[in-house]
Amino acid sequence: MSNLTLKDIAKTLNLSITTVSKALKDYSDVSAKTKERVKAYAKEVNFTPNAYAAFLRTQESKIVGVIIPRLNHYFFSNVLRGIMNAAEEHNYMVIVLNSEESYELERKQIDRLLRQNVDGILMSIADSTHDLDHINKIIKQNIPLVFFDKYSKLSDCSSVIINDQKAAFTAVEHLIKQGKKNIAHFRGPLLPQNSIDRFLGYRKALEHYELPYNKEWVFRCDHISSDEGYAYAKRIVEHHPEIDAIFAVADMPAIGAIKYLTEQNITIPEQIAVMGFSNWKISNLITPALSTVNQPGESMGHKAFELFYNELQQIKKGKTKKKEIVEMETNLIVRNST
Amino acid sequence: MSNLTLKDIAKTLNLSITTVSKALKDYSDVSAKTKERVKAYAKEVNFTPNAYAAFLRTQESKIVGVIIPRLNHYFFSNVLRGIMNAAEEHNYMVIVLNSEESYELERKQIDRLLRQNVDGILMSIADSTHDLDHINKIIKQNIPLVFFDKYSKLSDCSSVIINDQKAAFTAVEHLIKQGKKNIAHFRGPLLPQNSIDRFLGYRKALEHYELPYNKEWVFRCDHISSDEGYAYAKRIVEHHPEIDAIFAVADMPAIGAIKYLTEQNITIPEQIAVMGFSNWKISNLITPALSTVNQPGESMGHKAFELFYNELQQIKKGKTKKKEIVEMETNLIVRNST
DNA sequence: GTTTCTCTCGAAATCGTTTTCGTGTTCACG
DNA sequence: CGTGAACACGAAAACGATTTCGAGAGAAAC
Repeated sequence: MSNLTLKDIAKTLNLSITTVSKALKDYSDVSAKTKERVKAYAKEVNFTPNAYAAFLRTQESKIVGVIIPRLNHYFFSNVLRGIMNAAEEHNYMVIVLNSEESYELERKQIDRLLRQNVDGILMSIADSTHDLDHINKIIKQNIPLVFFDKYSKLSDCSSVIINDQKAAFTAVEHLIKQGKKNIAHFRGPLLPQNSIDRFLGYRKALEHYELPYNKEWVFRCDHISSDEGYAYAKRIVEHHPEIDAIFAVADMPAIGAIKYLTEQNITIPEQIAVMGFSNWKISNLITPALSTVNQPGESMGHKAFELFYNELQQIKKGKTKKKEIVEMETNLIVRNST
Repeated sequence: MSNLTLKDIAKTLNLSITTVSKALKDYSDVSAKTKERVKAYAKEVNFTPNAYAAFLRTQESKIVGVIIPRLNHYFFSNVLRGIMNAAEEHNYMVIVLNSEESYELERKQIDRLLRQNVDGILMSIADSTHDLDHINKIIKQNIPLVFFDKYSKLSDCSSVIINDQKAAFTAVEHLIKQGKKNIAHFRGPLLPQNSIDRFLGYRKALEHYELPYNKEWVFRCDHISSDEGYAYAKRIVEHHPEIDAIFAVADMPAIGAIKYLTEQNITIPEQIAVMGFSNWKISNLITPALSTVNQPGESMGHKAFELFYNELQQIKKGKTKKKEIVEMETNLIVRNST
């Protein structure tokens, strides 16, 4: 039936609740014999302590909250998998919430997690987040907060990130080495750090190789969607015949561009080369396969959980938490689109 | 700082804990004036009751567990979104677990959810699940269980499903109406009901239109992956030149097939038409765009939560739960691959 | 024989909320 | 003036685990 309690076990074994509890937790003031007896019986009836009652005393929920901007993005679901695997290793549960890239929703989700007394929060900041009151609320309550992928330079938190600027530089460099001269950029929204950094990497590469930078060759993808990529590719073909390569902030816009170019029988990469970012599964399935930058989503998630866990241990020991920023390695994946 | 408690509020308002609690819950034996006073103050200090303490009395965790076979599948992440939206409407939290299509993991995840005292479980059965002891364990504990997408005919639970057989029939029928005569099928694994039903729909369509059925034209995709589709397309081209259409159990194998066929310069759909199933986002981004069957993931998730919630209300009233099977509408999406 | 340890074990308080069952006050009515 | 209901509020017992503090029994030391 329903779960047994310490009281039930104590009654059948003719012991006190205290002794049973202590036996299961290997307290030193319980005899070896009693420990054996209790543990054997507990295993027999498959006893598991009530998590809620335990929380009331220990104030540890053994739950972490995760806030993800978009659930159905391949990269984020990989991160999530990494988090879940790490959580399982430490006997933690994961509550997942979706901000849909919305600032209001993000605030709301954080409130819900705090209400649930999670032991920590792992999150990737929404594109539209423009102030940090809700973030600071977490920090003030002294519960560990770890950013992954999209972080804020303004708050003092551990983060698992990639070097977007460097990765973008390498990607554009690769286009240049293929002989491309006039490289357009599909940039992301204005606020997110990674969108800014990828744009900066693009500019630095142009600068470094003394290629022209043209404001009109930069197109903003606010929703990082394939539709935007499709529309901008059309605009490029119709109004900017000089452009011979596109570096996109993410795979989706790049794929949209490829779709349009293919429909127009424009050869890729000969006439226009296309480079994405993130290495979605889909990018290897289209024709031509998309060159892109690989981000190790699963290990980022795993690492993010580890950072949280370590920080929690520090806090329990009364030490001040020290922030830690982990930069994961990315690698260029060259396929047929460049 | 940390969250306030009823006790804190009672002290500052010179009331008892009881009265504060009752005022917040609109009990009739608290005067209107007091209610106002309590509610105003509670809002001012942003009081939220401790979920764990509440659970201890009410035995309601306000959490549902969701077990999904694969997190990074587009369809499932849509379902998840639907579940989360519905959960939010009823002030519920969602714990998401991943079975990775593994029977052992599925058992483990269920144990963890039961230990966490979730109010209900929503799940899609893993492909490799071959017995139902763990499922029956949930039912015995009398906590609501709802299946979505992949369900078991053997257990007496509410489910949100589609009519796979009918949908598959319609898809194959469409191929036939395009003039295709020798239609191959990429079927899914042996156990899952939906894989069986789609296969049966395929056979029924052939039968109905008096077309040949050939065992050798059925290829089993155990991992429902693009790689399998790629390999089978190759085998078809090399050994079965008579085949002029493929109906795949899911979009992924179909996309793999398209990739191979495109590489071989085989025209789609003229030489070989390809039909998928599920309507992944990606299916509209490849060239040629994939014809497929659309499953309304988000509303399936929403509905699944509603079924759980209704069942819970029934149980609270002491009524026996009645199972309910909801069949969602699918629709054929015709694109350029057929 | 008395004192002092060491070993085991339990009683009881605690976490914060919910809910049952009283208790005291006020007012209306006979 | 006494009785009853109607109204507002509180005391206290749960829920189940954790943990502090002691208490009893036996052994060792003087």
